[in-house]
Amino acid sequence: MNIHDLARHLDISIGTVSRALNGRSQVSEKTRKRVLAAAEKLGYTPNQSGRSLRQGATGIVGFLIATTHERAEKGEAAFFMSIFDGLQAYLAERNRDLVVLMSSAEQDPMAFLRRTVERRIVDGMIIAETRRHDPRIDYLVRRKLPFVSFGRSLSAGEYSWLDFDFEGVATRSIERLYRQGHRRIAVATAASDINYGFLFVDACRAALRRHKIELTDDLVLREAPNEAGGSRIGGRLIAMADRPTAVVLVDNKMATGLYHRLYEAGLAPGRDVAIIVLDDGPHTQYLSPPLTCYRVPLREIGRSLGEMLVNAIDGGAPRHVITPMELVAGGSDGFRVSPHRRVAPRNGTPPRRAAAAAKPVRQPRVAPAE
Amino acid sequence: MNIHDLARHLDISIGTVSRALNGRSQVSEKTRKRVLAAAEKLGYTPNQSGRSLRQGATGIVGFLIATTHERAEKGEAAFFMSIFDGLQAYLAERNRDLVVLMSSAEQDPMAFLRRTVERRIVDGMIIAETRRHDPRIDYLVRRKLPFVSFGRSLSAGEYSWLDFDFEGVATRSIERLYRQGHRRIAVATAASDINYGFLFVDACRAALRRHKIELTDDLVLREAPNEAGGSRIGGRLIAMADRPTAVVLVDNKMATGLYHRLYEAGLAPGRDVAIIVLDDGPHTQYLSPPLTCYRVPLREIGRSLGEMLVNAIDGGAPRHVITPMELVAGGSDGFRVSPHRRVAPRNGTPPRRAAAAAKPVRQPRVAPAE
DNA sequence: TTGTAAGCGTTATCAA
DNA sequence: TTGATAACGCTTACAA
Repeated sequence: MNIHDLARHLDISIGTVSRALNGRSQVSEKTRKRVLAAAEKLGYTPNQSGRSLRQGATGIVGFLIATTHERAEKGEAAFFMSIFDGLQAYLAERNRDLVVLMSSAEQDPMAFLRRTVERRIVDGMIIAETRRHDPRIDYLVRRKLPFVSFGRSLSAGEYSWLDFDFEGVATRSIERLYRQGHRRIAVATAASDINYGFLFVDACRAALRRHKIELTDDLVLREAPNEAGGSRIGGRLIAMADRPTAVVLVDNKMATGLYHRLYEAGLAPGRDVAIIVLDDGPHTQYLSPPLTCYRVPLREIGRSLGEMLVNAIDGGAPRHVITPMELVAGGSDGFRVSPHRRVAPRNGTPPRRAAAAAKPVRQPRVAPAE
Repeated sequence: MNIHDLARHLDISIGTVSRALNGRSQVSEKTRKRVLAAAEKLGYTPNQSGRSLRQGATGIVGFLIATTHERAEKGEAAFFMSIFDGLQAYLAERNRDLVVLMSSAEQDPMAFLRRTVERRIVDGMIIAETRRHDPRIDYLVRRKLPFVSFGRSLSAGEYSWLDFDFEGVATRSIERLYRQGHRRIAVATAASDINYGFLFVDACRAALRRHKIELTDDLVLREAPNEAGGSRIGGRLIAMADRPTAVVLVDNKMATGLYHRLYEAGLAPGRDVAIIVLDDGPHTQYLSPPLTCYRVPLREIGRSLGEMLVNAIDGGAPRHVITPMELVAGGSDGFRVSPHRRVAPRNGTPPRRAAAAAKPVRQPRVAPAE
């Protein structure tokens, strides 16, 4: 069933059928109705390849992410899901389609990007997991394919990006911890070239400096932004001679591993170590204690990305957007630390005195066995 | 840059260029080398629309999933990520591309499917989250589009599907719990029309019946397969007069909520309630105690889905595959229950005697505050 | 081994 | 308002 079949069936020309179907004005209302009805009845939908070929555009936009074969690293997916939902909803309003392009761990990401761009499968693209210096950005700028980067980059060029409010979140988190008396604060970030890892640390460093606290290198913990990485962070904190009383994490999945590791060592989040996390996840309120974190408006981010990309495709000027984030106060921070004494003992045993000063933890307390 | 430009640049015909690029045999090695080099240098890649139009196929396969706007329901994503990775790797070997098609919560899923199928964007499709009676299957069978369903369905027709080994998992789980002395066992499943919810309960029922235990309706708990649903399951278990000593969950995300709810009530997973879960997730080994669950070979599932789909596209006969699953013994089950007495007291307070009989729980024990 | 040209399904231009 | 036709970029049958 193609446009010729439909035209023959209606005994009119394919030109008229096309015009009727595409809402062109130069067609009588009567004919349009007839065409639409017949198309519906016979199940005709224009072939995308024919359309794209003729129009020089596909009406499809791509969202590029890398799958990974490390099972531990795949948690990002849940995060993207809501973004896709908002993005998809927006694009549907604008009669565009979304395809998610997954570059597998086994193939060269740049080769994958080049292939999809050059074959003209999409009219524009959103890229995520932006790197400090991102060759994808350099390439897309050079090829002049409209795109939006979810995450800033140091790569030069005129392009739109949307990013988290690292400055805001870092400032509020550090202020909050400072008010609670914390003076020795660690920052846990992603051990990769992903840009947010650096932005986050820089923002925390600046916020601490306002209180005359220097974020020394030993307090910057770089691990994979997932459960296993969080566990390792726990191990590193525990092993520190002068253990920080608070830690700010860049990724909510890290919290799961960190909690686990701390409990294993007999330490309680929110009592022995204060924890604040930059983003939230489906499980954050089911941790014990619930996590103090920031709600990320993922659906809205999806919509914004869509708007920005359509703007770019339509030739608009680049835009830069910083998304606001809302604090969700949980029980993982908030205990009072006396700022005037060192909290951790010299030999690495748990800080009993600090613990004594803590407010009660209402969490995983197993009912005594009789 | 199109094939004409490239041909002109090389001063040969477009036919020869095309043949050289597509590895056709009737072209001299010398010309081929020259063409390939020029294409590389000038950055030429064939336009996909032109190709698809001519060949009647796109070389692209789609994976259809529904995004959802309920943030609580989006956990499936992490699960799909590894599947995509395996699938993508396989398809790359076969020179096919994968696009993930997201139907947003706001649009009619069937309309979305019809549109993508009829526009001929993909040569074949994988669908997931299969429903008991699935209109997508009926449609795809009718349209004769090659597809594979990830999950069986009652919908009729000749099609390939791949599914979990519910019988195997249910049997092994029930046997294991029975050996541990459990006699009153609940089953928590998804409260939706997704088919696996039914298959899983049926398989558990059959396994229990072999021990002359009837799975009564009050022991089948249907909730959303996510953290919130798991929490509600916890609430329902706690409220039961004759509380089950064990529960089998269909989804690992439920465990997070269930653990949380049990701890809140002063009950410990693996000591007061035995828990076994059908699948695993990135967090399952970071729960306290680690979850007894089944490892799902997601990457292999992705590859299998790819093989099955390519087979379907090539006109092969439908295949049905059941994936084996490997038990990961954690600490969430395994305490001994004396089978000859009722474990739960009448008034709903925690089963102290059962707890006393339990082996020690090595989990969230908070270090005493001095 | 290479060149020529038809045709895939569509939309847009031009003429009627 | 409609019809005829060219053109989008490509692959392939056929001719040279």
